[in-house]
Amino acid sequence: MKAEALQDRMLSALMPELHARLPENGVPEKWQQRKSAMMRERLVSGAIDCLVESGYPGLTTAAVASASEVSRGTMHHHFQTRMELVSAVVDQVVYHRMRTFLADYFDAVSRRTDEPMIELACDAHWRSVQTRDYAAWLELAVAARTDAELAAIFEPAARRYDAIWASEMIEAFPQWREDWDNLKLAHDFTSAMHAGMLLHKPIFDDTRIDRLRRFAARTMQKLSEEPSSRT
Amino acid sequence: MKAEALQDRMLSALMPELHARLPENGVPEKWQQRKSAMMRERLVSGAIDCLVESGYPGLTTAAVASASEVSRGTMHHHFQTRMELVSAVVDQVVYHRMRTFLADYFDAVSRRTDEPMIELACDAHWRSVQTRDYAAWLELAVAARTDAELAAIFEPAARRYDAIWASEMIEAFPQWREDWDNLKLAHDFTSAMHAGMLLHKPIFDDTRIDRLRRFAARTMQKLSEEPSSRT
DNA sequence: AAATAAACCGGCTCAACTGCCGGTTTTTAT
DNA sequence: ATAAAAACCGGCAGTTGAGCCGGTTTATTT
Repeated sequence: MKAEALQDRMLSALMPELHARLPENGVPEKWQQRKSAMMRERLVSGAIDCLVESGYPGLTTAAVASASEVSRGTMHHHFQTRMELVSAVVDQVVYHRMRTFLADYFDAVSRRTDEPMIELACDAHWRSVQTRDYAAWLELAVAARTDAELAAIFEPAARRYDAIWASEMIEAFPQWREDWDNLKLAHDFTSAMHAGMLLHKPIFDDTRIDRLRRFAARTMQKLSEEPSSRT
Repeated sequence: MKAEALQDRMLSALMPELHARLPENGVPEKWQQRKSAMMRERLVSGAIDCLVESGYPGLTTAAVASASEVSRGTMHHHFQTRMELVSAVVDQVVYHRMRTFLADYFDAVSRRTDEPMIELACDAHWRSVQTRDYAAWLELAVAARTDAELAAIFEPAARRYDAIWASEMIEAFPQWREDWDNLKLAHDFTSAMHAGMLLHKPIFDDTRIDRLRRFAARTMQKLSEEPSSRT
């Protein structure tokens, strides 16, 4: 399967409505609709800025309006309540996280075919974890632990993200085809490991982080060579 | 070295003032001083409850007073500003996290000498990550990412916690004595891995978490057998 | 071109939070 | 016993956030 087709399939399975009305695909019907969509996007982007800059408690209506350079009235017109905005932010963050990771990974694969694919995947994942989108994801994930209303929005989206990986990643990593369980384990391992590393980054210095990263990648390399040990 | 002495040394190095005035050690001078200390402890405990229950943004003066069943005036008498309380919470969380982990680990070691020590340590660490104190630690760590004032309090404490481990853990794991670098790597690995697993716990089901936990423990077991490979 | 609808704007109310204060009660010192 | 100090209490002002509203401007329909 072509990489582009796979990306498209995964993204549209993840967020059908969001994926459908993308600038490249969505037909630009009337101007008011385009204008409205642009403004919503602008507000969501401003909201993600607030999230990354000031955390979930800093995602206030006033701050978002200011960051987006939009009046509070306009903002209220597009998102009646703060939670509506948060919901749009969750969708955007989840969607964009997968989109950028896939693009980055397939780009790396297409350019460097000498390195083992597992190494490329680990590197790409570690890069993806250091993006603005993942910072926003982390804020949402932690806030959702103690905010039931947010959890009701975030967790289904996060589970969908996870489910898409579980069902589709065999396409992206064909060499693991005989080792289905280990591939899933590797994915879970890398997700957890890199998330934990990001959390410890302000405490650990770069040398330690780098050593950990290499150790994690090496561990995954070994796992891929192992003959499907039932664990 | 005896386990009790090691624990005492690590805890007093971590938080000298807090460790000194513990109920078992601190001389109960005058009643007002004891009363004051008890009230402070009660308020800090209530604050940690708020933190675990409602996250860092839920750690408000009103909520803490209510959770501690104390009037707001009394609270203000002991902690003039919210940040003073937060500072006490950070100290308590950092101190208590190490205290409970050490107690749990040495208790496990003293009772079951048949299992490999590395297994016991991994299990104890995974348990420690699921405590109320670690939940509070996680909230603080994430909030500190976007709150400079909190970071100025939390990060030095977290670094001190980390430094104590780096300098003292060889006493707790004598069998790694020849493998200093790998022991440090193992500690960093387990910290990051379990933190990431906790973050993913609301998304991953118990089976996956358990598989990851076993894989991580097995990886550490192998690392301890490996002849100090420079990484 | 008139009417309808949708995008935009800033001011308003209500609630919550922080920090402060005057005053009361309990403990300690002399 | 009496004065000083420390623990306790609830109410106040100032600030900030969420949500709502009337009104203006811009696009669309007929």
